Amino acid sequence: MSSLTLKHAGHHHPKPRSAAIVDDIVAHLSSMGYRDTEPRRLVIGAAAAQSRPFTAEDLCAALPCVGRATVFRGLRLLVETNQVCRVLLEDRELRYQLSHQGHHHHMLCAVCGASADLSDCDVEETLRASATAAGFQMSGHWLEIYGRCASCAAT
Amino acid sequence: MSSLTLKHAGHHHPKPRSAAIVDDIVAHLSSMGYRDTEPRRLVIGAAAAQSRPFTAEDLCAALPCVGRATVFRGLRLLVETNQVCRVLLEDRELRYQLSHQGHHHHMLCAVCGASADLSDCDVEETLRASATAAGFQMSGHWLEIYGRCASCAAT
DNA sequence: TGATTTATTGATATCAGATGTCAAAAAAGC
DNA sequence: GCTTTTTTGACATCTGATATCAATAAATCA
Repeated sequence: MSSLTLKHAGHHHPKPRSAAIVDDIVAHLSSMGYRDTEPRRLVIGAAAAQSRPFTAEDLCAALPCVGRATVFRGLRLLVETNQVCRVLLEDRELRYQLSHQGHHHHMLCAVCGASADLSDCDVEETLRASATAAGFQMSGHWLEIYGRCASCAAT
Repeated sequence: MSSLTLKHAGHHHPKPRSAAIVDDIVAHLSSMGYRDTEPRRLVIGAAAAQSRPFTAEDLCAALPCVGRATVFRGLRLLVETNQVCRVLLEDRELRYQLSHQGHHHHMLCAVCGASADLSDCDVEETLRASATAAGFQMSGHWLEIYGRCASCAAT
């Protein structure tokens, strides 16, 4: 095994959060039968290291040593297993970000590009009620909110 | 508020609906300095003739006599001038459809593929309130609702 | 009306994001 | 260790969309 592996990074210092995230995700994938490989860990680590919604291209750029197809496959696997979710920007560009948990929506700041989750809202109720009133049986929805985050709105 | 649908429906000569729509849109484009050309009319007509959300490819197929680039340009112009809006399907495929007017959301039927507008809902209020509570200044949003339309739900 | 100006077209090349192919490499299991 | 199966990576390919640019057609104006 390569000495470059991120697995079991030293125990002298606390692990960086991203390493813990990588371990978590790899463990989850392993439980589904997906193997624990170095390139896959690199992809997950790069995704976790992003500070805001990213593109597949961002990951490729961050990982010149990993094959392009591997990056795309890794990202797709993460989306399929719900470890990463898609984010649609206002200009309709598609980005990705780690899913935190459960169903939630994104609030995207037009100024700094940050993404914040909105998980405790009752939009779903309102939506379902409106849809039902129109005779529509709602089973799902996609929502993105655009605007300015607290700190950018303050300036 | 009600009566969305087709502006200026009746005249002495009840033109086919789609022809009236084409005229309306062309007039609107003319007022913005865009020229009235045959290929552009064909693109608009083809878009108006679609019975459900369509792709650029659908228009190309319907208009073999119009250059591919022209179809894409025409469609882009329609989107930019808000005559056509984008619809995001549940599998994240991108489609288009004529905008009726104003801000509205789409309810997309997973069974028949139809798209219905939801224009008189108070989702926006709820959304804004939740965003504000999270310190976020909302300026816009994107929402798609997935499920089954009234007739498909009935079966 | 016809001349002039400018937007538009269409054939083609190109681009970007993403996926398919397949031999070689590596992980899991024995 | 050895075997089996997944995964990788270089590459070709695909798809949706855009850029180029000479030729064309619409609007404007004399």
